[in-house]
Amino acid sequence: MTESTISKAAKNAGVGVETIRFYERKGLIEQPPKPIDGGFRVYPEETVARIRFIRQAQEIGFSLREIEELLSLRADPSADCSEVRERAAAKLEEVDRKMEQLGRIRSALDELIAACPGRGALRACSIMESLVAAAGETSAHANGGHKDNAG
Amino acid sequence: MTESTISKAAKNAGVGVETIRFYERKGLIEQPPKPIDGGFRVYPEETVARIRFIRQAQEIGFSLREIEELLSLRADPSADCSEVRERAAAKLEEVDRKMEQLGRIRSALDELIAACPGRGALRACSIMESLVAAAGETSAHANGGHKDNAG
DNA sequence: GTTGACTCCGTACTGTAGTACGTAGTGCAG
DNA sequence: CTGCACTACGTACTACAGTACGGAGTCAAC
Repeated sequence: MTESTISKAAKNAGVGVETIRFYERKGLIEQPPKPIDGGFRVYPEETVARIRFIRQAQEIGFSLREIEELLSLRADPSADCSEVRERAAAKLEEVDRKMEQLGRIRSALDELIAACPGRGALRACSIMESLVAAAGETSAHANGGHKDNAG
Repeated sequence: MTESTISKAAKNAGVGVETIRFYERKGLIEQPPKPIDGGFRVYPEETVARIRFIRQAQEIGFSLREIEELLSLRADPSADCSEVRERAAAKLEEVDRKMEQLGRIRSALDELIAACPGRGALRACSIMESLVAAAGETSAHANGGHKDNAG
């Protein structure tokens, strides 16, 4: 069985025991019932997966409140779910905005790495300059001035 | 001139005045010097751009400490910058991990929206189910069982 | 030359997301 | 049946990221 005590579940999800309890209190995950015949609560694999999702969603900048919103999205095939669809679409837009910014930072890092000696000699020396360079790299390409900011 | 007082800078960057001061204390942005002839500090457009970057980096899950690391990456074309390159490469990997997770959530949201009545009838009713469906949508495609979880 | 909006600066407070701790209960090994 | 590790649960504490506040200074208008 893929069921475990809280410490095993925590280990499998990559969090601490206290974090699981915290998520239970917040209502992000369901607290398994205490077995009627006594003993310890038993955590299903489903809950572990949910915790992993929570952590990964956090890594990309969603707060627990937003993650709760994500997790509460349910498309009931037998009901009108225009509201669910709307909320999902809104989240989708948010995700796309994040992707764009992530892409910009990615380009800037690429640019920065390329600016190191022994490789293409570009004008960007910092992330902020690289962002500009990456943004305008399709249009502007000739730039003689190299900002020399002593710090 | 694209220089302004702190409240104008705050407005342009989309943050509060107190946030700017907080970033100054943290060393994330430079505090402009007090004019020698008295008066208020003057904030250049550069700083405003930097604050915007900070906010956007935060939105995709970077902490202020990590953002400081990003901002401190400088490729000095006249020096050995293998260390800078290493750090940039590490950040790049982080960014790519974020992108993957963002992509997974994106697919799941797509799936969820498609599961609404009037559109393709899929099996996924929640984000967690959609994640599985999106992950395995290249291989598995025939699934009769529809989990009916009463809530 | 006073009023009002804004700056400057330090300190205090708030919300989020855990993390630690103390006490009592449980389960298994020896 | 006695340790010992682990569970359960409540409360307290912490780090991070602001946000609010109070008092003194400054600028521009009236």
